[in-house]
Formats: sequence, structure tokens, C-alpha cells
Amino acid sequence: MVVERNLQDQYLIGDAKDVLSSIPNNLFDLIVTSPPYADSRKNTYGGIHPDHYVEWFLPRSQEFLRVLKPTGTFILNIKEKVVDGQRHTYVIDLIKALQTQGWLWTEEFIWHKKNSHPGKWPNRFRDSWERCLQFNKSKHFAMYQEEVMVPIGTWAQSRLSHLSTKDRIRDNSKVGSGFGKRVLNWVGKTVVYPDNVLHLATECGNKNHSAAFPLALPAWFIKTFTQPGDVVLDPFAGSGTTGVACKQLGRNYVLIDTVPDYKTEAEKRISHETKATKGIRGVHPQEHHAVPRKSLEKLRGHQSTLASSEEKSVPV
Amino acid sequence: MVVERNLQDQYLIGDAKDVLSSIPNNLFDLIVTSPPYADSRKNTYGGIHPDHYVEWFLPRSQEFLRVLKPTGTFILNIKEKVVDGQRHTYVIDLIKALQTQGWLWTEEFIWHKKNSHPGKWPNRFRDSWERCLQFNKSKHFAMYQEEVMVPIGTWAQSRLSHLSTKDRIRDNSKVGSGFGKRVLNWVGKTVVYPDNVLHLATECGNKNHSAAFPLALPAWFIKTFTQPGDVVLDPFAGSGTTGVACKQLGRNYVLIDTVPDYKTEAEKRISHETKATKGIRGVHPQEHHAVPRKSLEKLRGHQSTLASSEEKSVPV
DNA sequence: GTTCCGCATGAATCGATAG
DNA sequence: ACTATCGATTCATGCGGAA
Repeated sequence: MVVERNLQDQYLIGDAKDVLSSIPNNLFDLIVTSPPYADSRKNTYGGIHPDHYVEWFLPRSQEFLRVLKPTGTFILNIKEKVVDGQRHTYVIDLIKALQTQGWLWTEEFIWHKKNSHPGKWPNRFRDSWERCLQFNKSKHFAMYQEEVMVPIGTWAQSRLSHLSTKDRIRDNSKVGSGFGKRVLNWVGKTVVYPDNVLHLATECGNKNHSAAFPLALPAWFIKTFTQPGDVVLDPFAGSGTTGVACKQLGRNYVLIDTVPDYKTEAEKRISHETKATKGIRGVHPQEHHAVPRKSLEKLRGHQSTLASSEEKSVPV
Repeated sequence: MVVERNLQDQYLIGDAKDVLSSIPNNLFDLIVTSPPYADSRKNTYGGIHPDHYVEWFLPRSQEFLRVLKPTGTFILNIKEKVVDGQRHTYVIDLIKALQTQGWLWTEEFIWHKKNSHPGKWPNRFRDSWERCLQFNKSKHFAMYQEEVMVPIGTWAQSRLSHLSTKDRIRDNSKVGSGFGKRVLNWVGKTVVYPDNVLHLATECGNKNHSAAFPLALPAWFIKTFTQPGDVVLDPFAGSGTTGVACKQLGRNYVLIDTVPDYKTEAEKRISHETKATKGIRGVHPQEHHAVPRKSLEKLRGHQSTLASSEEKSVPV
């Protein structure tokens, strides 16, 4: 039996199913991962055929269920492929199968990729979103919503500058919907809670590994579902993006993957990027408005790019 | 048997399943609808229990399949509810069932609702997106992508005015994905194809009707999948938003719903808003590229404002 | 004709209370 | 124990009347 403290910040080589078998129950606060997507090509890393994806996944998720704390969360970033002109159903099949396995399907976040791959096809537009499925062991799980608040909309400034009489009292909805509000309470608010659509750009660029996962994605879930000092598992870790996010946010990680070369690369990244942002722990809500300083550049510069870039909407 | 030409621009009262039974095969170019969502409340319009939703839906979609042209498209706007802390699976069950019925699940568009329902809960954020599922009878369906192009991002102006050496040749992706680009080709481009995430606000507020469907949503699909003169069906038409969009865009409509009062309201809306041409509006006041011309362009000018709205992103 | 400002509304969800 | 009802919470937008 592996002792818990020996597990902190390790990159373990092997199939997650086997590696996890020697790890005790109820250890992790969060599992966040982007598994190899289904692919009908043979002999590639992650080349699991769509028709066999669920049966491949279930033995592994069985172990995830065991090692996750009862209050923990499992975030699965996945998207189905188009096979023969249709969206394959292995992802929705997987949701059903995971429920049967004992997982609660709590939520589905949408990761909107702001810079999705270019391309043109006669019968479809660019696919610019992926699912981030949230599963839990229990209805009562840990969540730290204040850590990821976002700036309030621009409407607020004008709206809140001139309060009417009705704004100063609790004004109940006339139609009996149960809604009421007291706008006075909002004066001085600068941040609001986010919603379940995440707008992040993919990281294109210079990495050898085709980064499926922008750093900001695991970082957002780590902040939402863990506290500093908690332990995060990524069982399909690749080049270790989840590990980098953990170190920058003061969480401990356990990474697993089958390819030894990935471990080397990941540990180099983690060591380098951790040093560059030494001392940075949690991100406070007010920091969203702060101007990034020199020492914070690595982490915060990245973040603010994501947060501030303009969204292209669809005209109708 | 109803003759085709008598069907143009009608609001038919009754259950779609029954009304459609007297309509010939292969008539419609597009079916776009937002059916009553599952709801466990009793005695309300649309109060179908989640556990019985699929069996309720299938007899109706069987008729949709019959009356849709082989090259036509079926767009289904729907979203599952939370039941007992979990996302209910009736929507993904429905996808599977529709495939069994003979539909191809071609695409899933995400409608991001910029003004989602407010509220705060300890274990989830606000739900701000819905599915727009695309189904087809055949892999070869009609699509008019040029009709919904969006202005190119603001990056283009600065980037294209100073081309680097690499921009003038084909620069292949570093990650070996096979993607490459030749930025030189983009000079002079002002519009690009959209992607499969739609950013629209819901229409709430001081209207008599509670529009589940913002006008812009059916309008976008009507433009993407039909040409002027085509016939569009909305079998759960409610207050007739789809009909308004059709008239503004020069398409013919057949609307169906069970409540006679809706017909009255819909025909008033269609008559009024068609005359006024004021329906399809943008979301954000930042009217950027659009140079609105006078009369007929009232519609088009408003449409393009949607493209310019800024998106609030989630900082990480 | 425009812009500004007040204000009502919403495909929501949870937890407590009542039957 | 299980189900139905109700109060609390929350943010962005369209509409209509006023400036």
C-alpha cells in the first residue's frame, strides 16, 4: 500500500487502471482529465475505436470512483467525433454507463474554444466547443464558487448609478414567479458568479505535444472544486498541463500516463513554470481587475488574455 | 388530403401528430422547433414528465421524418433539467431514440444564452446554454453557409497590414496536426464562416408573450438551411416566433400548436412585425462594421449587430 | 428622430416546510 | 419516508415612456 504522503506531486507511468489499483480509497479531491478521444485510426496513442470506447473506459472510471473522496468531483473533458457524417454517440453512451457505475451526472460545462481550427466543409461549420462533464459520488460535494467570480457586466454602472425608490426596497415580481429583488444591495458589486459556459482559447503553438488542454481549463476547475493543499489526479496526464496548474495554484498532483517521454517533458514543464511563478497560490476575486505585475506575468498574463479577448458572435 | 399550396403560411390547431397526418410526404425544407421541455409539474401546457418524454416525443418525430424533404433539416432546441441534483438524461435518451427511428444526428449547436436565469446555489452555477440538435434524413442536405457569414475578427486588420515572411508562404502547424495556413490568402477578407456556438440573449421583459425562442435563433437556422420561397415547419409554434422569422426572411411557414389563443396572438405578431420589419434585433449596442442602410436594410442592419456583441469571458 | 432611464421579466434550482 | 408547495437567491436584457 502506498502511503499518502508519498503520492504528492508524482508522475506515474502506466495504465491508469493498473497504477491506481495500489492507491487507497477516497484520496483525491478532484479528478480532472482529458482522456484520449476515440479514434478509428489504428496504432496511435489514444486510438480506441468509438464503438469500443465505453467498454475501454469503464474499468478505469471504476478506479476513479474508488480513489475519489466522497466530496470530490470528476471532470471529464471529452467530445464525440463525427463518424460517417454523424456525431457518434459514444459520449452520451458513456454518460449513461457512468451513471450505472454509480456516478452522479451533476453538470455539463461547455468549453467554447474561441480559436477553433479553421476549415470549411460543405455540410458543417467549425466545431468550436467541447463538453466538460461533471460527475460526483454524492450530491454534497465541495465547491468554492467565490474563487472564480467574474467582473459584472457593463450594464451595472449605469443601472446602479440612479436608484429609484423601488430599487431601495424589496420589490417582488408581480406575476407570482417568486422573484423579487432589492437592487440597493448590488451597489458596489464588481464581480458576479460565472455560468456554465467557459470561454477559453486553445493553446496553439510551440509545444511538441498537441495540447488538447489549455492550462486555463484545468486551472478553472481546480479553483472551483479544490482548496490549496488538496490533491488532484489526472489519469491521462500527457504533457502534464494539470500538474502545471496544480503547482501554480498550490495544489498537489498525481499524474498518470503510459508514455515515459511524457513524464520527462511534464516534469520539465512543471519545474520551469512553477519556478517562474513562485509564491502564487490562490487567486482572489479582486485580482481580476488588478494589473498584472512582473512576477505574476506567467500566470496572470495568460489569464487576462483569455478573459479579455473578444467573442465573435453569430449574426442572425 | 391537404393540397400543398393551401398550406403556405398557416397556423394549424391541434396536436402535431394528428395535424401532420393529413400532410403529404417530403414537403418541408426545414423543421425548426422548441418543443415543450420536460417538466414534472402537472396540469400545465407542456407538462410531460421527464421519465416519459421520449415515448411522448417519438410518435411526433415519426411524422416529422415523413413530411421532411430528403434534403431537409430538423433543428431541435432543447435542454434537460436538473432532477434530484442530477442532469436528467431524457435529452440524450431522445438522441439515441431518434437515431433508431431513422434520423441522422448530424450536429449539435450550442446556444449560449447571454442573459440566463439568475440565481445562486451551493452546488452549481447558472445554466446558460441549450442544445440545438441537428438531425437529417440523409448525409446530403441543403446548406447555405454564405448566408450567415460573420465579420472577421479585429485581429485581422492589424495582422494583415504587416505580413511577415511566414505569412506569405504556407506555414504548417508545429504540432503535426496537418493544419497549415497561408495568411496572405486572407488579405481583403471581411467575413468568415461562423462556428457552431451561437451567442444570443433570450427575449424576456415587457412582452405579452413569454418567448422561449429569441427570434434570432430560428432566423439563423432558416438562413443556414433554406432559401427564399422554401417551406418551414414549426410543430410546437407557441406564439409564432418561427413564423415571424419566416416572413421577414421571405420563407413560407406552417405552424402548429394545440392552443387556439396562441394562433390569434401569433397571427397578430406576424402581421404586425412583418409590416414593421422590426423583429430581428441585435444584442449589443456596439454596432460595429455594419453600415445600416435605409429601408429593407433595416432588417439586415439589425442582424449584423449580433455579430459584434462582446462576450464576457470567464477568467481563470 | 434619438438617447436615456426606469423597471419587469426569465425553459432555474435548492432547501425548508407542509400535507 | 415520500411528495407537493413555497420562499430565497440572482443578473442581463428589451420595452416603453421621458428627456
